[in-house]
Amino acid sequence: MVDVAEAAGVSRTTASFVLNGREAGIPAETSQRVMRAAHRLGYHRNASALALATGRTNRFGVVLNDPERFLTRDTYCLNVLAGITAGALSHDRNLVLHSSHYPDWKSLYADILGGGADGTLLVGRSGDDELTHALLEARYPVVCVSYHVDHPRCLSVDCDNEAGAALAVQHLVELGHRRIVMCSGDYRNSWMLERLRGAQRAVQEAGLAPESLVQRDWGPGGWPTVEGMQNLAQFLVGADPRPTAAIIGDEATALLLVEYLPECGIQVPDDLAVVSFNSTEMSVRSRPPMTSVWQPLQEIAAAAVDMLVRHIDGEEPHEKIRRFPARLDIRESSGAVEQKV
Amino acid sequence: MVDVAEAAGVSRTTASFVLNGREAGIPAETSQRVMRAAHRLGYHRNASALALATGRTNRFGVVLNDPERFLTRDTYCLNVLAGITAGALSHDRNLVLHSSHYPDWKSLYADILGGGADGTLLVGRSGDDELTHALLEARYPVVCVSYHVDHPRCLSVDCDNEAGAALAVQHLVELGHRRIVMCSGDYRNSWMLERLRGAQRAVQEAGLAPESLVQRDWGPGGWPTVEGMQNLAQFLVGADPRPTAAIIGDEATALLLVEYLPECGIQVPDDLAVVSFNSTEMSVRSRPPMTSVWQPLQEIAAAAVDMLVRHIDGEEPHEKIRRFPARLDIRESSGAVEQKV
DNA sequence: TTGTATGCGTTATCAC
DNA sequence: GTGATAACGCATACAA
Repeated sequence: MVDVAEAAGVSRTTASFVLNGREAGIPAETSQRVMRAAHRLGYHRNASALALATGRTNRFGVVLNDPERFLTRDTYCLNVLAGITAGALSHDRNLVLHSSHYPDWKSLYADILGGGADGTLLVGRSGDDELTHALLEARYPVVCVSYHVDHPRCLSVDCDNEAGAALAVQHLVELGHRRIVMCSGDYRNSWMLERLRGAQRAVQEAGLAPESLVQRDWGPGGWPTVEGMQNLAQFLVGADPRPTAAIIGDEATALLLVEYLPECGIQVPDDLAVVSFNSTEMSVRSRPPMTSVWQPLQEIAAAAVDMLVRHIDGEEPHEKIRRFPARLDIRESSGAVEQKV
Repeated sequence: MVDVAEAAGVSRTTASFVLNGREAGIPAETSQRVMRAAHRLGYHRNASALALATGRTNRFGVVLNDPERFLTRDTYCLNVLAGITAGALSHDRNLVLHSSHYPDWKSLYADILGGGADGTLLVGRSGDDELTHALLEARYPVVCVSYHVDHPRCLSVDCDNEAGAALAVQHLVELGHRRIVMCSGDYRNSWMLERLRGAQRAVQEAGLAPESLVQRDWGPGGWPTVEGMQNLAQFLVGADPRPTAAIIGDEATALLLVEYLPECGIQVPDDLAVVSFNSTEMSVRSRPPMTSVWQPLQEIAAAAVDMLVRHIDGEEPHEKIRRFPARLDIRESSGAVEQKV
């Protein structure tokens, strides 16, 4: 910048003012000269120096969860990322994407704190996530996407999981199902618990016995895995009475299940109606197309960016957790039980 | 850091040495004291200050192309991103993801130059991309992924598009096809031209007339669009003689085409064999599953990171363009023409 | 209106 | 071995 100032024959301050658009009280002629010099010299402000001087980087971080899924198939991440990049641009911020492959949360923690961002978006982590708690304790600006943790400073954005699960159950009950298995896993995760609550409420409101809802988890870890999916299939094969419907919280796993079940002699939707969550491209392209609880992922992500930016700016949040409505996309995998009956 | 130094009762320099692991010639006792003080005070080095002092941010940027596709469906981006994040972590670098939604390339250009990264990965842009050329002209460190431009300083990583297209043609010719339509679009794009060359070579080597390869483009813009896809379908309906096979460079568009063609009375693969590129999850889940030219996207992306890091470090590259082999994944969409004949 | 001086947190070059 | 001191590039309060 000093070169620009020299070339334009002014002081650094003047150049700084012009370059920042604070041209109040600066002759248009001078301003022009500075601008031309800057352009001629190919000047671009040094982000690090600016960050050091102002204390703000105009960048925020993003931590995407679940490396394995992120690697290949899940369009959940893509949708969230699309919403985040759009939000970043609208706030004129850059985005630091942290790899999901860190060996442990502490190295990620150190990277975030020293990573040169003003705050970070945490996506889809678990309710007892140590990283989230540590960041919150350090008073580092954070917003949780698609989950929340039990901490007084926790800000988050999510869909209305409870209502979404209730929609799924209502749909299945209307189709005549009286025994629904729900694979939720680890109830330390906020969304899993919320979905369970929603399903239980819907069962109750339908006047059914609580036993109509069969709870299963994914096995060790509480996260959906191929083994967990296969275990579920085996359970279904041997179950007596066998559930006639299943609610699978994870879209990718639901897809695998629907492809795997025929090998076990279970047809979808004839023998088992399946409802998943997220309703992204994966559900549309599933065979058969999958009934799924849709949530506005891009809106959620963009809202999270808004919330984070406000938080960074020191604004008091209107609400600790912002909810977006869910919707049921009915497709073939939930079937028409009436025909069967 | 000055606080840490004070708390430990040493000078800034000593603290800096300890914190950077350059503990040569520093008493273990002093070192311990510094480390403990740092931990107690929750010290984390300021990335901006470090960047300003060293002239390196340890960050590199990524520009993903094609916002619309990125938004929703294409797993190409996911795979590339997975490779990049893995590469970033292995080099202990952070990654700045630039939104794909910039209003124009100049604002992106300014953002990259001022964005506080040491270099940037450009993914899948076109051969006459102004951004690439501008960055190259400014001597800003850049590596192109999945394309390259005609510039003496251009470094890039791509698959062997020519061989890949040749594989596709050979496969189709072996199945008996003698009239193959290839939808490539804008030949300013390196990979499109390479694929055309490969296809032409394979046609020639098979002893067929050049006319056996029918060239079509996607219409205005040269990029695959829904309209372009529908135009292609209409062309196929009216063509006489009608091609019996098609090579579609874009996986997502191939998917749409395969779903759309039956509405036009064309069955895949019976009336038309279809081969696409990339062979990601999309091709696997297509109906029918799609024969596709696979490329090691994650390896390519990781190699691009390597190349960029070396470039940033000032190393002379061994090769200006690094190629990875392609492979043909044969699935149902290319069909078994023998049965038809 | 424009120039001067100082600080941001760290590294690096020196003396001590 | 350790401690001052000068950059790094920019913003800003203050003086002129």
